[in-house]
Amino acid sequence: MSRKNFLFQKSVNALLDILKNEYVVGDNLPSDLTIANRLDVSRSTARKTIDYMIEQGFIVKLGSQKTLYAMPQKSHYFAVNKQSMSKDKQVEEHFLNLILNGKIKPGDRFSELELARQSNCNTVTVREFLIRFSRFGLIEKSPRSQWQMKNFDEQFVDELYEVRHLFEMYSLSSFMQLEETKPHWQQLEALLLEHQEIEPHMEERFHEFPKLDQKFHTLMQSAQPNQFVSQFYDIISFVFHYHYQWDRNSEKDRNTVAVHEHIDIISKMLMKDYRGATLALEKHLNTAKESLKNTAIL
Amino acid sequence: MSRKNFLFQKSVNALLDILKNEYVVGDNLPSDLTIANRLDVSRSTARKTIDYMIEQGFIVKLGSQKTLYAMPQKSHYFAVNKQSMSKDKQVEEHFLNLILNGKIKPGDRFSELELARQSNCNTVTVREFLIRFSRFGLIEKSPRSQWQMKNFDEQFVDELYEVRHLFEMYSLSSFMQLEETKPHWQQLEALLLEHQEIEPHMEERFHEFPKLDQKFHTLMQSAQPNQFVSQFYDIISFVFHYHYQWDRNSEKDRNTVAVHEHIDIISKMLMKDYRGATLALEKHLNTAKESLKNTAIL
DNA sequence: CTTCTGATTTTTATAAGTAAAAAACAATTG
DNA sequence: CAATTGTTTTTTACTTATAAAAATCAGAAG
Repeated sequence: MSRKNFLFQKSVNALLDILKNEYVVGDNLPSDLTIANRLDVSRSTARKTIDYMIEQGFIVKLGSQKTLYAMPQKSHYFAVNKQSMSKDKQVEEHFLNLILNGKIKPGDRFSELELARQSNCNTVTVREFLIRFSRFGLIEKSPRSQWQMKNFDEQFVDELYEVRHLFEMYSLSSFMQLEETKPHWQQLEALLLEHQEIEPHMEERFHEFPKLDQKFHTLMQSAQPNQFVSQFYDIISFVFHYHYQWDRNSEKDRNTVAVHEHIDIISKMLMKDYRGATLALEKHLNTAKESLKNTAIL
Repeated sequence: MSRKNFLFQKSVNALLDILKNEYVVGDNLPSDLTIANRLDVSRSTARKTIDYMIEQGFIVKLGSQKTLYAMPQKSHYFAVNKQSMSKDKQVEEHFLNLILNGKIKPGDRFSELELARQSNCNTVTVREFLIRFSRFGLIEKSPRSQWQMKNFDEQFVDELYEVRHLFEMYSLSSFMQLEETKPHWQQLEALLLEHQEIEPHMEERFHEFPKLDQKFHTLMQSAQPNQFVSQFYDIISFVFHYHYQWDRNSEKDRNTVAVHEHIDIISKMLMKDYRGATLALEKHLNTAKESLKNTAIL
């Protein structure tokens, strides 16, 4: 953003919105700091946007008193296009696209320079993104050599699921210990209904499942929030999302089975059948693991 | 390294070593590729070192045949000093030093630029290091603002220990299921001896404990290796190391207690007393957690 | 003396450029 | 023709430079 002052432009647009919605011509405007906080930028940037407004004639200044002089129109907004993303986001989008579309497959090597060229930015930005992304454990590099997509092998899946198993079981246990009065139980009940609602219509609505899945696991974790567990879930989610791109065909079947399994787990939980819920969860995790393994390019 | 051709220099030194130890004057040398592989560098670099040797007169070339012409002496080696570290390592050393010496405390903000100046390198290198380091969850930054050392609060410790507890208990369970014939049991026995050996002399030998601790946890994990678990242990180790710098006084006491607890756990494990070992481990983890909390700057 | 403003300094995000190293290519030799 | 060499191209690791944004500072105004 720094070379192209997008933050400034966004601020201008945001300020125009605020002026339009909350002030009328003749009103005095609040202090720089107030505006800066409102726009969620530094005072320097807020100041620059105000100066710009003055230049454009929307605001006049008498001493240090800022007054709204004219109402801005649509045409005064800066156009916000795709390029307004930070370079970082641009790289991210490009890279995820590549791997989600199978352009980069497990075992493949790729260079920073090439990515930089493709995503129209410089190597530093690319490299910084890749370093950040490497926390997912899907790519790695050794000094002076290119990055490599790690092999997505059986062992990787096993280890991933080992930890997932531990965490999910722990979440379940924490959840089951919640007092009856906690709102979690109502949320769980509501979630059951949502599942039951789409269950008979999976033929058409199977693509709604991922959202439910997300909800379910978030709810489970909410019983005992833990930043390390959440972090790990980011990895799981990504690996799933990443991996199933190659196997769109079986998606409907997979989701249908999963909905049933979720219903099973949640029902048992609501009946306070800890043992039953554990077994159902165990089964669910195994299904997921096996299906991942079957899809995997091993 | 790139500006100062350290890899080249290291290669020269390595090749000199090889020549001295494995060849005599008059010997023909193997192919570029063979040498490159041996030096663990690309052929280009290997080639450059060979060319340098020719320039220096140690090697002569007839057509494409390389022959050792003179034996190198000590004085021909490149001096390898501290600056031979990659910039990256230099930043790492500097930064860890800062936080381990309490120069940067929880909650503190710090700038990339300052670190760059202090560690005598540029902001890009610093930033890349910080991004990599941020996986430990101890620092964070939001766009356009400085980095911040996260608060090391009770919740952080609790969450850390929650996961640690899960992992350790799982490791224990995996270990206990190992067949009697596995070498792990002998290693465990040996480890018990090591503990018992220093136990009566903790007054002087308390500083030997961290190594034992490391060994113990590595051994436990070896029963069921898992990259995610190992990764998490890196965090734990670092947090410990980091944190206890501020409380050197109680180190002896802490370690003395810990040695006893380890002995307790290992003994129970060797007796195949799973229940007893679990309880002992539970106690050990609690001690550690409490001691961390007491030290913590909350 | 707190809040605000205007001016100044620092820092971040990004670009452009480059020596060193790696990789790819093409010619050659055994 | 497989392995090796000499040559060329590409990439990485790093430096320097700078517009944009943030942070700081010193007065001014309430």
